[in-house]
Amino acid sequence: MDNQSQKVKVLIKDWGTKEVAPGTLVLELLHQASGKLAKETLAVKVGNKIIDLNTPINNDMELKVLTFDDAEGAQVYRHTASHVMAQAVKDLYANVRLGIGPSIRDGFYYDFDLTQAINPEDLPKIEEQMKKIIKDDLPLERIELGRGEAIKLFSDMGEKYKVELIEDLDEGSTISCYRQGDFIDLCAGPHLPSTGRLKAIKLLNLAGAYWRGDERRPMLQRIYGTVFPKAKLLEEYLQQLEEAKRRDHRKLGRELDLFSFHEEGPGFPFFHPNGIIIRRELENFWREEHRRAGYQEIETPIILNRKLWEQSGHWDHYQENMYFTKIDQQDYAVKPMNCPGAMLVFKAGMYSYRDLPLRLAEMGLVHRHEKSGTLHGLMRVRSFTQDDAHIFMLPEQIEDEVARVFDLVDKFYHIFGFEYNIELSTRPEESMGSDEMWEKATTALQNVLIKKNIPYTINEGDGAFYGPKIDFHLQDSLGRTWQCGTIQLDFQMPEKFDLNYVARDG
RNA sequence: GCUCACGUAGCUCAGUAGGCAGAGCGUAUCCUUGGUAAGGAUAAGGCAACCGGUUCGAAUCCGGUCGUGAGCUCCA
Repeated sequence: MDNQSQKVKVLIKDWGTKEVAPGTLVLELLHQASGKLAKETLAVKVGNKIIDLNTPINNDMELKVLTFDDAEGAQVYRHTASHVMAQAVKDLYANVRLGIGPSIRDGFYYDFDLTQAINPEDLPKIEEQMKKIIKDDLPLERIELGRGEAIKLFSDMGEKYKVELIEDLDEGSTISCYRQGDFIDLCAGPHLPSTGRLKAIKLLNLAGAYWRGDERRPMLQRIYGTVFPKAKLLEEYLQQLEEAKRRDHRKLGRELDLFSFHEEGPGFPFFHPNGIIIRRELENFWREEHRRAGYQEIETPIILNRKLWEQSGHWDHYQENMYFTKIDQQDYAVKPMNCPGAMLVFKAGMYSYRDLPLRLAEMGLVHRHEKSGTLHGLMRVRSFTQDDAHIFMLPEQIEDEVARVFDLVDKFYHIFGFEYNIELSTRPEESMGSDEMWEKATTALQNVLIKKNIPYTINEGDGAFYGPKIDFHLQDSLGRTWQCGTIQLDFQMPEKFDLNYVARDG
């Protein structure tokens, strides 16, 4: 009877119930349940929390096992690999300070601050050291500390970035660390029970990365890698990468003689006869779809007077990205956006509320000075023809129109088989207009997404200087994402350009 | 812009104790062959991205400029 009351009952989802003595570790429980289960499980999920396998069980609970096939399981697996890599780097180099080392889609990375530069030839060496650590099968131990203790621990180690991270956490919060061998790292966890669980590792490439992604802060050295529980899976993944390289549009563009780039114009694509054939077909399709969706086509000039750009706000807020020229002693700018031109088109006419919404579409050639390091084939250029449209509408038409634009964008991407995800970009630091306008515009966009039941993430502070936007991020063949289409809501341009229509009440 | 790597014929690349610049594919001409990126022969094509330095001598070492590639919070 006493025996009974000492046991705790654990329901393992999709497996059954197991009773064990209190204090039993999750891993032991799994062993008792099934060897296979113990071997494949990387962590378990209790409610919404994922916990380590070497957490003691003290109460009755329900848990779900996570294996490599679960996204969350793979994350745990790869996060542990990042710790092992950090340990290896610390073993091999002096004066290493750690940044962050999360798991990412298909792998992991870790950022290091060290005086010596890591070269591509060093990666195999680091890999070897990782394999040693894996072979040692070091257990990962979770240690919980108070905030003050944690700050002391990491400042004693000279880990200034970790200290900064801890300082950003709440005053009273408990800080967790993970230790394997003599390596200790600040980490929320969870982790694999021991390093020996890692199998097929591969360090892929290295790159610079600003601390916290902020170009005003120091640049750290980032190593990317991946890991799989089976060599075969790693092989497949590497093959897939090779396969994707063959589909790289830059390679296809050259081989099919579609377009080229030249030193004489970095970021300015040259389209060849074959490329133009494709382009014209796309344009024909574009025209047909836009006509059907109620758009009228316009075309506005590429070079316009400085006054226009001052009026639109580009002069103050977008100048760094613009190109300039002089005509007859006067300043002109090459357009980076089509909006001001479209405003002038609207202004040239006289419209009644009955004419709204007025949908003006344009294939506008724009030029923008993008940072040299961001250029990439046709995906990131300094001049491109934008499939652009400006819709002039009544306040009560906003949500319907935005939804229509959304559907049109989706239609195009869907036809060409693009996967995308949606971000809602909010007010940036460098911007104009009142809080109230921004609030109103952001809410309107958000409402459309909610009504259409579209999953999205918020990209704080990444809106245009004149308004918030819904961004479509497309995936390329290599799984990288690029912001392409955007739907922007702008209450300011019409005001700045003094655009009017005749309302119902005259 | 910043970090690291790279920059050799149209394309893919080889060429390290610094000593006269190479291959495959492609191109041109010719031959062979009735078949869907066929075979053979010959040829053209590079001021080694550019500028400067070290050296008797540099593609090869050093510096600068330009360009290309990977990446620059998928959060401890």
